[in-house]
Amino acid sequence: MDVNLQAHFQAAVSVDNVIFGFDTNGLNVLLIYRGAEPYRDHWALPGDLIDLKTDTPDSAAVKVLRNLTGLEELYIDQIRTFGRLDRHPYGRVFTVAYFALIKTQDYSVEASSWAEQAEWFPINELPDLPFDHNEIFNYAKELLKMKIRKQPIGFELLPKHFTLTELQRLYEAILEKEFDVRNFRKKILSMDFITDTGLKQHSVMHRPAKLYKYNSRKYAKLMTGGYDFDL
Amino acid sequence: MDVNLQAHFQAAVSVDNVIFGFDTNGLNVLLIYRGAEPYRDHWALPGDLIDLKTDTPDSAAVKVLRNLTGLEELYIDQIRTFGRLDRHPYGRVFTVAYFALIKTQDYSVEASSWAEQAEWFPINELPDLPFDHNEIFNYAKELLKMKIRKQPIGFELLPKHFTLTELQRLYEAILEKEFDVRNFRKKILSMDFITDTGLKQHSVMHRPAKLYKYNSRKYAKLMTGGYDFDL
DNA sequence: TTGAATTATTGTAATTTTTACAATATACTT
DNA sequence: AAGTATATTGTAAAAATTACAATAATTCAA
Repeated sequence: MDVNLQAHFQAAVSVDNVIFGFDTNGLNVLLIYRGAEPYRDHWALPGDLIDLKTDTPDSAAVKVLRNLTGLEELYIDQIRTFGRLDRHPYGRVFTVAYFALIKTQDYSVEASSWAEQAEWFPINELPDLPFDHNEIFNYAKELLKMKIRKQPIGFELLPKHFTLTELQRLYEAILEKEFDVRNFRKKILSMDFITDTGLKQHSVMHRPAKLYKYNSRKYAKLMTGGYDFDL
Repeated sequence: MDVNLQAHFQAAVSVDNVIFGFDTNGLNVLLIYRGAEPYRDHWALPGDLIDLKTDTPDSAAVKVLRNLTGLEELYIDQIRTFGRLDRHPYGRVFTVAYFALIKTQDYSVEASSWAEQAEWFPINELPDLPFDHNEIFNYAKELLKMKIRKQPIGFELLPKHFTLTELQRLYEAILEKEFDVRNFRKKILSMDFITDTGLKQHSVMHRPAKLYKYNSRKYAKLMTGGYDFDL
């Protein structure tokens, strides 16, 4: 390898995940408390340098996520790459940002080797983040807004069985606007990929709501016919 | 820097541009004939390694584009990053793909130092491309379809003054479907950010068409009101 | 058992948007 | 003046969206 080429092979590449979760308090993001330099003892997006011998950006992002949640079946998608010259104190590090959605109820988040703590933060109460993580987070939030209107990804944030009210609250939290109850239900049900499970809530001190589930097969079938999801 | 870190700082990062142009033959992509290894004497997407001392992915992509076209005011946007282990024969090279739209009529494309030739290829007649450029191109094509329906980017591909028929042909070429003449015009004009220049075609052997222009100010004003462009 | 509290569920009329469809207009050419 | 070629325009039917409020089902407390 000539000297000219060598000057190029001196970059590192990392992944950073913006992991969204939803509960009765609204939309949250998972942050870790960094146990290692740089920015030790700061809350940051969970991320790691890519192992150049073994990993692609995608596989590295999945690993980070698996370390934190223990689960593999997650919705994850690339956001974009950030590469400001001075974004990392140790040298030239490009970072490929990812965006993940998890069902908060289904499993608990655990700290890992490089994360002393892991904690959910409401999206409007984030601490100031190191590197360019504020920028990455803001970009991810906009992307989530865009995506949720065009793809049925909301279900990734809800438990398997959910009420229509929960679904509406989710859409309202993400899109930061309110929907009319009747029109929202009409539209969602007319799309025909949510099915009634026949079950109901119980032990609630009001009329119990029906429980629905998302039917990805029906959605896939619709999509092959050029259907255009749009809320 | 400890040895553990050193293992990470051995990657290179490149940019690759998918540059779309439109003319009477339809939609085209700009390819270069590589004058240097690897893949010397192959047609490929124009791209280059990022200079780690001076460039971000965005600035590197603009440079590549400027070298080829001589122009700066171009529509350019990041697509995503590709990082297969074996995508580059010289080592671990991640590439950040970009997507650009240019007005073919406005200037001519010139070969540059690292590109012996530069040429437009109709999107359905591309040669087989090296690296993972086939994958990148296909991804870009899908993205263009998505974007054109949601943002008024079509105008970036047309001359300043254009006819409604030209605009319709552009949408039809990208979306690979046909529109009804009356409904297309009704919809486009109702959006109210295309204005009649008062000019007409001339020297055509049929009824001359009115020339319109895109009004980005009106579009911007609409957008602040939460307007939803959708064709 | 009854009523109070709380949230879930449902329909309809008015408006707007989308769709399907074909006749006439304007310039140039011969 | 007639022929050629593309540009331009309207309307009725259907579908989708919007605005709006009364009734239903469960738990809890009296």
